[in-house]
Amino acid sequence: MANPAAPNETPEAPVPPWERTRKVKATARTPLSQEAIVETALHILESDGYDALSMRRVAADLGTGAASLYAHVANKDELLKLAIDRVFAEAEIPEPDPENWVEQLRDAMRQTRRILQAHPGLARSMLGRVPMGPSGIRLVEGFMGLLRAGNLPDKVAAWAGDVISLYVVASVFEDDVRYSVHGETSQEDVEKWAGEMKAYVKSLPVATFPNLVALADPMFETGGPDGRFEFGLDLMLRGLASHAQH
Amino acid sequence: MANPAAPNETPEAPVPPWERTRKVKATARTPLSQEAIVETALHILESDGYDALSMRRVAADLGTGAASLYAHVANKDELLKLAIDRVFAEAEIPEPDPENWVEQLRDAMRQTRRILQAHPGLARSMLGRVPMGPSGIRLVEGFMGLLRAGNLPDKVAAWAGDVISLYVVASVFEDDVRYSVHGETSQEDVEKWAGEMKAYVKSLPVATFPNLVALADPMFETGGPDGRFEFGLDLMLRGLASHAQH
DNA sequence: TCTACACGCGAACACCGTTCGAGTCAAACG
DNA sequence: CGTTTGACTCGAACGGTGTTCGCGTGTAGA
Repeated sequence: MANPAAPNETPEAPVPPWERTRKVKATARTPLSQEAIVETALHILESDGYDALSMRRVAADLGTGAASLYAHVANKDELLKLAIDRVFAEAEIPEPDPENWVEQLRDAMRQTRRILQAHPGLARSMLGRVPMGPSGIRLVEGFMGLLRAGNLPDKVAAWAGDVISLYVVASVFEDDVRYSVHGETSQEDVEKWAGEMKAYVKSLPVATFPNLVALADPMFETGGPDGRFEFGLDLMLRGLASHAQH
Repeated sequence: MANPAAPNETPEAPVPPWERTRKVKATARTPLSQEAIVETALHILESDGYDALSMRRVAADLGTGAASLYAHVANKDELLKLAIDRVFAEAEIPEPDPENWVEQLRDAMRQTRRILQAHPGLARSMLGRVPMGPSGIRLVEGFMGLLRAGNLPDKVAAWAGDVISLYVVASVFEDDVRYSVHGETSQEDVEKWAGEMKAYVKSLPVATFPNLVALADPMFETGGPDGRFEFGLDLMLRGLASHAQH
């Protein structure tokens, strides 16, 4: 079982730089590696949510102690950064089509949302941090490509990517927190909660809250799990389109 | 800010013996109340940020133990809710003017942003929670009034309030996190950080990141502390205006 | 003056992220 | 084929967190 692939006779020649860094890690039977740690963290996020993710929990799932993780990961923050970049590797941004850039951008944002939703809680650690890992930067490059296909002023294109991404992340964040706070809610629970809220708002004194009472029905129409997100996204894309140079 | 409670630094001399025997004095001072607790929490947020806010710290600043707070406040979450509602009491939404509703809405959102910024960290606990306290609901009523003045479809008005608020809160949240992570940054530090990022992006291989390299300059143009926020807000308001009925 | 009860609050519980340092074990060297 | 070496492991501990328990005290009402 002692790695048979190792060249045992060659004196010094084959020592490529990328092998050099891995050389030490290859020695151990690798019960622990950065990749395994990130994978475990993602699995915990997926199954038990953000609050369940602790260094101790990750270590326990790997059958070790928390201290062992720190040999492969600087701290929890870095672990989260790695996890974020890990999931963004799945993103696929199409070649920009100038005829269709708005819909392409819409789909790209939907895709980003779905990726984040698959691991609720990741959005929580994304806000305020620029995703600068290899996958993150590739994704941003993709966004910028789509935006540049829209014949927008440079500043509009550059800032729009930032601002729309913020909306997407915040949207997932909000949903995740709502789920966490309100228990393991299915779409059915959401409808029920919305019903209660609507009843409360309708019970408000009309004299002091005329507009809330008037809009109670549409306000608590859930519009399905994506309705509100799509509406906000559309709002920004409409605004963006109005910047397109004739 | 007339805070009746003394900070834990004990600026006052120790209680003299003749005062100590007068037990009447002790009752008159009402050392603990929900209002005082919320006030203290806001003061901590304002001066030391979100991470400094703990139940023990609030209690210490009030010269007592953490357990005592739970007689007036259910838990930290409720304390934060109360604090949010407390600051929103300052908000003043004007009478809707159908000629000018977009600018009124813009100002209302700017005002909301300024209020949240005054207590960085509050935004962090707002996401995912509907502000249903007396002040919060008054604010939402104000938003809805402005939106209804815009002659928008009911559903658009109702959802837009939600979605634009989300953007405002997320925007403050993001700034706050960036400040926290990156140290006590002044606007000058922000410019410096942006400069470093720009240099990095410009150093990327043009072949694989053509759009990032092309947009590096506008992307890291900070546009002052409000530039990006105003841009995103404008994006949503433009989109909203496009929904106005003929 | 005496009693009853609400409330202050020290101590404790179960967590958290992170650090320290002794122990281990495979690889490299002589 | 020892011996040394040093990266990796991980129990224990540190200083924090939110929250609960229950004793004791001080104040209000009788």
